[in-house]
Amino acid sequence: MTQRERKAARPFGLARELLAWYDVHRRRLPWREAPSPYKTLVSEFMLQQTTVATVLPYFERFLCRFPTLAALARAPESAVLAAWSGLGYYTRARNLHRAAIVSLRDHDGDLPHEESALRRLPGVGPYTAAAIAAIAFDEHAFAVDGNSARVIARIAAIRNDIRSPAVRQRIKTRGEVEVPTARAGDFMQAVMELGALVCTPKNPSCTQCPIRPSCGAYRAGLTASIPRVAPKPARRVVHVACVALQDPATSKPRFAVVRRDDNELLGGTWSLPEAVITPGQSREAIAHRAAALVGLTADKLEPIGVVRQIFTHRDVTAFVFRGNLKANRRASSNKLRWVFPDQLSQIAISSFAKKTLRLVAETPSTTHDRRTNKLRTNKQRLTPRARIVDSTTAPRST
DNA sequence: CAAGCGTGGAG
DNA sequence: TCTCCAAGCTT
Repeated sequence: MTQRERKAARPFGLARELLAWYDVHRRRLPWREAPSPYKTLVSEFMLQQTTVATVLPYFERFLCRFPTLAALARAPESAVLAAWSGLGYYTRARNLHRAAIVSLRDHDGDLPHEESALRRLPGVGPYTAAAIAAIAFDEHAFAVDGNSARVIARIAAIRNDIRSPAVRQRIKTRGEVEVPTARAGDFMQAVMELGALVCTPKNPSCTQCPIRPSCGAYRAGLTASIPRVAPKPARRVVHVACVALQDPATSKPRFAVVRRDDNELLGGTWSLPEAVITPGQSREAIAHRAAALVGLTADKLEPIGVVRQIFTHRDVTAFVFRGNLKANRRASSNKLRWVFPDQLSQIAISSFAKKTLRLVAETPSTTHDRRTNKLRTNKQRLTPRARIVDSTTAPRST
């Protein structure tokens, strides 16, 4: 270690500057107002791989719906998933619910204070355990997330791939050196806040940075190339057919939705029955198969549009069909239920499924419209973000 | 340990 | 439209 590096690594130097900066520049966020361990728990789960702006409305609603750890533990899982609808990564919701139950049972209705004990809760990994320990209980812990990792990587001029486990560990060790004995939680939030507001991935505002004198990347002129991130694998393209089966027995249209398995994509949420389209098979045949897979039969299917959804590792195009359920073939189980489009807020439903169901609800039926003997072009105004395009005409005509 | 797991905003 | 990626965890 050179003299200069030793000076940069000296404890308390970074913390003092960061805390002073944080006291002035911290954002007012709902989990920072009248903070509590429970608010920290919920916010940390929601913030996993999710931006603050996205979380805000979910956090407020969630705390109204489940005001305490005990209230959350008492609630049925389906209610927790419903409150999570649209937020993504749905195992987080189930794990949060389980973590509340376990805490109530094994920790006397409280959260454990220590990083190692927190780590054993479902859905609590290395980051969340350290974050809760520090933020909720002022324990001496350093949480490595995207922000804090970037800050430390620049401070210490670490040039290796920031996402590799070995580098994450090195960053954690390096960060722990800087944790002050007082205000450990504020320090942790200060590091992440700096990463979010100043030490950003692109075009960091080094002139505004309170710890610029300690930054190895800045000294070396490497803030643009540190941290280095390895390229991620390409998304796979998938085409599916999904089918909206209308119950002919009800005057108001309602449709069959199925519950996806916990361990698959969008696990625990409800969506239209679907099946993957393989080369050489017609979309309509696949749509019939999607119905058959859940024990239902359509008497006739019509294409009503296309929904595209980009996931982290998958690019899904869904061809949506609609038809009437064939008489005498109505089934029901804990994996299948019938919903009216206006009831969707009460069940767990992904953004993807919501798009398909909105398409179904907003597309007029052809059965009453036989005279124009052609397929309706779905050009009506839909929510822009829905990215719903017609299956038979050029896309993006809105 | 690599791969699977959502969504939306910014550029 | 496309890329990047955001307070990661699990298997």
